[in-house]
Parts: sequence; C-alpha cells; structure tokens
Amino acid sequence: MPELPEVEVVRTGLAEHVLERTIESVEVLHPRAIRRHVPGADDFSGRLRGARFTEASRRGKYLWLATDTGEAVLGHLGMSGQLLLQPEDAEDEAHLRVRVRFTDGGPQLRFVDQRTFGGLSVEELVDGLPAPITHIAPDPLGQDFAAAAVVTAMRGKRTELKRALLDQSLVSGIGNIYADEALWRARLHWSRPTERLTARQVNTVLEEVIAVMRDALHVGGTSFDSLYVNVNGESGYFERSLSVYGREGEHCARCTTVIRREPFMNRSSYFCPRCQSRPRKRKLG
DNA sequence: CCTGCCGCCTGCGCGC
DNA sequence: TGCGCGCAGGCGGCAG
Repeated sequence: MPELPEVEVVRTGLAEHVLERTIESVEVLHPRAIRRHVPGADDFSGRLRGARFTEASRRGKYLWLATDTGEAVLGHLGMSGQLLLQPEDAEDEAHLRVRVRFTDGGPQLRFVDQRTFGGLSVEELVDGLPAPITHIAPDPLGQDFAAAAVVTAMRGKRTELKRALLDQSLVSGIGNIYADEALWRARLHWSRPTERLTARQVNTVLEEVIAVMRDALHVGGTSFDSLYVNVNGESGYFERSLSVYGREGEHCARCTTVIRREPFMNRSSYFCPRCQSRPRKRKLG
C-alpha cells in the first residue's frame, strides 16, 4: 500500500498494537525481504531479539519502529507489502516474509509481500532518522515540511512536473495515484516543464497534494484490492473518491470531457485533456 | 553534477 | 481452456 496516506494508516496501526511490547523472536522466511540489511538474516533477528518497540514513525513512504536499544526497524512496503497483526494460530500467508513474535504471546507482527519490492532492515538512527533515508525529503503532512523551499527546488529542476512530484528527494510520499489526483485538482498537465512554472502554480499543486492526501487519510487510504490494507487487513475507501486515476474513458467531474490515459515511465498518467491542457512546444532560445 | 531509464518480482485480467 | 502480453500503487543504481 504504497503512498503516504496508506503508509500512515499502517503507522497508526503499528503505534496502537506493537509499542511497549518486547520481541521474543524474529523469523526471516525470505532473504530478499531483508536484502537491505547487509549483515544478513541472523544479524537482523539477533539485533531485535529482546528489544522493545518504543515509537512508530514515518517519513514519506518509509516507516520505522524505534527500539529501546537505540536502533530502528526500517520498512518500505514497495508495491505490495503489508504489515499485519495476526494471532499465533492464524495460518501463514502465501507471501509471508518475516514474522515477529512477542514475549506477551499476543498477536504476531507479519511482513507479507507478494512482489518483494518492499523490505525491512535494522538501522542506526541519525538525528532521529534511519541512516539510509536521510536523502528522503520531508513529506507534505509532516511538521518539517517547508513548501516555499520545495517550490524553489522544483522550479530549479529541468524536468516534467509529475517527475518532480515523484522525486522523493524533493518532496516525499507522493506516488502515481496522488500525483495524478493533485495535478487534476491543480489543473496542470503532468508534462509541464518545471522550469517554466510559476511559483504560484507549484504552490497550488503542493496544496492540492496535501488536500487529496488528507481526504484519503480520513477514509483509510486507497485500496484497489486486498493487497492494500491496514494492520487488521481492512481496506480503505478512497478508491471511490478518485477523480482521474484509473478512470480512463470516464467523464471529468468538472467539465465532462473524457479522461485520458497516457504512458508515463512504464506506467500511466491519467488526466483531463480539457482541464489540464498539454504544454505547447516552445522554440529553443 | 543532473536526468532518465532499467531491473528487480509475482499475479491478474484481457484478447486471441 | 490455455497462453502470452500488458499492466500494477516503488525504488536504487547506473549510464549518458
């Protein structure tokens, strides 16, 4: 469940269910799930055994659980990852990758990931951030988000607007869905060159990113299928509120023009060709 | 330095 | 019915 609102739903669930619990054992069932943990599975399990989770945090699409040993389990859900709380006797999921048992004998924490693009690792905290994600920019729902600085940085890039929105080192947490939704709300075409946008236009699209993510968060995030669920396996309801994403051939809610899909970075961009007019080619010089 | 493209994985739905 | 293909919400690494 990869974009910010879905990851935040998971973080909230973890905060409710795993804090102040002590780890009895950690079982790695698929080595690829901990490939970012360089010292390997035994080290991963060994570092966590006996530790207690103290805090559940998130930046963009990364989340981490700090422990009383001063380290943290860093997680990314990739395209298909789930963190679930399951009773001891619940059958193993088909794509169960990592299992955490607690000394209290309560529900296990399970990392389930069909495509294994996601993963877990144990990391040192550097100024409160796991070391591998210091390059990830603050996300739009965070306290430390500075819109003016992001506007300046984006306008300094020579790329297309949607590429900039997906660039996690500029602003984090945005993925394909919320990029398309924010662009539609801001009435901007995905391929607008960033260096020709006004500060006001970039500000608008960032404000719409915040608005659409807040809306999604209020209904538990976006779920297209059973892969995208909270820690209790429940789906969010934002899918029904999407204005353009996945709606090729349907009518724009603002102007009734037919929504289009275009190939973009080996996936898709959805947009209203009338509300979001394509940038004109401009002569060089 | 910057930008853009590729590979990593599995499963599902569609058209033939 | 079966098969091949395109598609899927992401990222790091690397080439140019």
